[in-house]
Amino acid sequence: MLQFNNKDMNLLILLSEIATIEQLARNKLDNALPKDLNISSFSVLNHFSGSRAEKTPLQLARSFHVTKGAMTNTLDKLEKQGYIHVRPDWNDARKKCVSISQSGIDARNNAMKSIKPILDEIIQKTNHMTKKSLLGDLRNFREAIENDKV
Amino acid sequence: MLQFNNKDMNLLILLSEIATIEQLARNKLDNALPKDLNISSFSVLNHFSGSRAEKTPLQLARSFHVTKGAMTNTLDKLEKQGYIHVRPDWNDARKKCVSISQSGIDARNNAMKSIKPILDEIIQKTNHMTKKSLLGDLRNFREAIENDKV
DNA sequence: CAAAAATATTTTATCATTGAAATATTACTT
DNA sequence: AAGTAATATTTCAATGATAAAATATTTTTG
Repeated sequence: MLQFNNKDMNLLILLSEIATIEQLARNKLDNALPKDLNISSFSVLNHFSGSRAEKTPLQLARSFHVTKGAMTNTLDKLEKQGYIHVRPDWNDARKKCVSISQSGIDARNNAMKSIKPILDEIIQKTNHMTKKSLLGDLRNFREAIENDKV
Repeated sequence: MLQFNNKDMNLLILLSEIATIEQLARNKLDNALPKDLNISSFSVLNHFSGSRAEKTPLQLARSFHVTKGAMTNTLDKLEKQGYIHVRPDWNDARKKCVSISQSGIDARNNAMKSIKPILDEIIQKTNHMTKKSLLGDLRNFREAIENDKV
């Protein structure tokens, strides 16, 4: 009768579990972050805390798998807040170069402080799990999904 | 210098991996689904394919971890489409009882057919993974996050 | 070299979600 | 029984994302 096998159903369950976690984590972090930083903005700032190298808006949009329009929006806000520097690419007038400012670094560190209790609570509650293998599995999983046109 | 430890950073990376997968999967499925069904509507229909027992809007909102307003919106659309039945709870006039209709079941099965190629592609590409342990780990992880007030 | 295609960013309309307020009903308290 | 608190749903404004079109620039190509 049912034309769908167990593997399909289990995959849907897995995806819905992932969606649920994403929703819960997003809401928790969003509420804990300073009012002037939503998760999207924080993620961009945090991205630059790993490597301060300049990136174009398109590179950032692809890193975060959001549309170019969404990234324009996020970067506009961050620039108005003074948290990033945006300059033209002198070699290619179509492009811009984005980097983090000192006050962006400060804002990121401050935001990290405000979400630390949430992170630590999750860490404490999942201490028994081998999170290393979970991360590896999820990375493989993501790669299986994101294959096509980047 | 940095007041944040490795565990915090690794958890942020894990959460961002989950957010990325959610975004990719959502977009893929959204594009593959029939135009009259978005993921939220499909998820509700799919929920009833497991158990056709009636649920209240609030129960559904909690199952999917969305706000009551969002569920009102989704159920309104599904009802206008004829995919669900909504009736008052005769014992408690505050409540409603929601169940799936035959055409809802048909719509759900049809939607499943349209996303099956995507599911099968992911399954094929992740065949080597022990998805069973991944699902278990994710469930534990979700429970660690969703603890408080439901 | 001129025309066409590709690339990068912004703009626009639409949509689903959130949080909070509004409304209605039921349960509790004294 | 009356008044208060709790519960269930809906409404509303604001927000952030998407897809597609518009604009501008650079690269390819014939």
